[in-house]
Amino acid sequence: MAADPKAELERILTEGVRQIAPELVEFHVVLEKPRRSEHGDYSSTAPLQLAGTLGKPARAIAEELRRLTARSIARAGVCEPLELAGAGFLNIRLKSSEKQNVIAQILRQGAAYGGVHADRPQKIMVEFVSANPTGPLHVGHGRQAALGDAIAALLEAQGHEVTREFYYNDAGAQIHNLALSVQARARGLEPGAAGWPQEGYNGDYVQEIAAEFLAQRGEVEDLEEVRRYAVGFLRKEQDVDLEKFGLRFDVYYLESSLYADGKVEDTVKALAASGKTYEKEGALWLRTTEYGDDKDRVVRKSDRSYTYFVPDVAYHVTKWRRGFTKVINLQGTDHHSTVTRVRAGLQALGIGIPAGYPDYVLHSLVKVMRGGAEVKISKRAGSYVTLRELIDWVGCDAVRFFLVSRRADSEFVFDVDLALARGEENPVYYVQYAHARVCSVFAQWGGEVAALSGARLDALKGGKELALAQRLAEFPQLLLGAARELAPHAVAFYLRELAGEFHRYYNAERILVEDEALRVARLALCAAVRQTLANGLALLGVSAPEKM
RNA sequence: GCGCCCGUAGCUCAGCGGAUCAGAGUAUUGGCCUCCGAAGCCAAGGGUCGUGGGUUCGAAUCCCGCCGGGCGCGCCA
Repeated sequence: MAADPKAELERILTEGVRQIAPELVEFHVVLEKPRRSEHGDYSSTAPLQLAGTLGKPARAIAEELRRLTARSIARAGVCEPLELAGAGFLNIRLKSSEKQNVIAQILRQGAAYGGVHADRPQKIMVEFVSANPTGPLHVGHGRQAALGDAIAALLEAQGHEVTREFYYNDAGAQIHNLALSVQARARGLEPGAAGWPQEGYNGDYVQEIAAEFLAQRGEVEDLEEVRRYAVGFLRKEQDVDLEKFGLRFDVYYLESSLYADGKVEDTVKALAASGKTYEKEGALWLRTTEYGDDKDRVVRKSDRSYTYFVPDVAYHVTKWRRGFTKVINLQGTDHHSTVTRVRAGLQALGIGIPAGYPDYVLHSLVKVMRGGAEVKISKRAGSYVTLRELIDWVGCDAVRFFLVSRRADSEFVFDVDLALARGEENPVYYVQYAHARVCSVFAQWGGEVAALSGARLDALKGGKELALAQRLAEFPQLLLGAARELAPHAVAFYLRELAGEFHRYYNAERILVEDEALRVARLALCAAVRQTLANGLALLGVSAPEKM
């Protein structure tokens, strides 16, 4: 059996095209998966694509291609003879044995099924969440957490070495405002009162921090002490949330360390030395417009302090110097203007960093609906749904699956009432239920599941079970695409489809039948379904329960 | 005004390196448990894929204009 029948068939067909038209060296046949099963497991539109350039009818090309490849196809032994259809489609039906083999392969590979060993593993960093320690994590952070963790997992499954990193902006003006806010609260002021800081944080959590601070006998007039306490408090809070979300970072990187280590200073010097800067109105500017930016950017303000852009560049230099050849940053679309800027800064340094470095995944902000009205998300206003609340309401699995089940750049509406009132409608239950159902069948059966990996499978001949096996076979390709596109939502959609395919099969056929050969074969199929579901859910950070 | 992103079924959204691409879930309606979990399954209705052009044998998919929405456009982060 071929390791990958699809790739084998594509190779054979491409070779066939080469015989028809030797001049088309760039042409590669790519098989597609037809929507309708009558059209086979794979199909090729190569004849239609070639009809124009070759000046021949598509059907004639298809006929010729079929004739030329017939022998190779037969020798490969993975599919039935090619079928001609429609205007010039070539439809391919895999042999049952080929589909059955997938099951054995899955059971052999277990948790590793779907992934690959990269020929050239890359050292990749995914930076995400990176919330300022100025307040609790909200649903927007949740979306980023779910997306980032899943993307990291997808890349790991492709054999790469992935580091999950969290960057704390703990050195800027926001932190200062937080300290002032806590101090004001500690002095008994309310938001909006005379003496309340102009850019202060109004959330209730500020009051909590102030109360704790006073209880610890903190010195209210020592702003630096207040600052340290508040930041420590909120970082601890965020850690609790992240743990509750089942998320672990490998590295927590502090912006303040960039100042302490002199890296910010070094970056400014390097930028100045690059010849890409100039003085204007008392400030130092970088010609980012030379790298596609709308306007040049200030590096050093007229008050001699630096804009946030500088530590940002310094930070990304460390990513490069730490050996990350590929870096993926997750950010809200509200920060998309930083993309060009950061890249421009890195290019201006001229230290060999590639032009597209780093990659970005931008996600839209999450809109939270509750009671038919939108809940505004705003740290400043202090009125927003926190990640912790959401997890408490609908559970970690549902939050994870839900937040990752849509394209990052599509606006996301999280209907809290729906999630609250009718949790079982959540798609995650549908997928988890399929997994639990298989477990239940095994419990009923009472046999040794591990022994199924050597089971004979030729009894699996039904259309539904072969379709199910074929669906399982798609998993590795699906993961490849999802990793390439940095699009974990594809995994969520796949899992729903797989679960649906299984539920339909389960409803139509009995697993634990009298006939032993058929029973064991079907159990093996179920085991493969369970394994694939579990592997996919694991990538999304969602549990695969045995009972629900 | 400029830049980026997005307009697909009542609602929430997939599909967007063109063809076998008009889809899923949900909601509505009607069926299925003496049978391995009904948190499931089956069936029906519902969209000229925002709009007008262009490229192509063929466009939801690629290009341009327009309309509508989101986000940016600071010596804030």
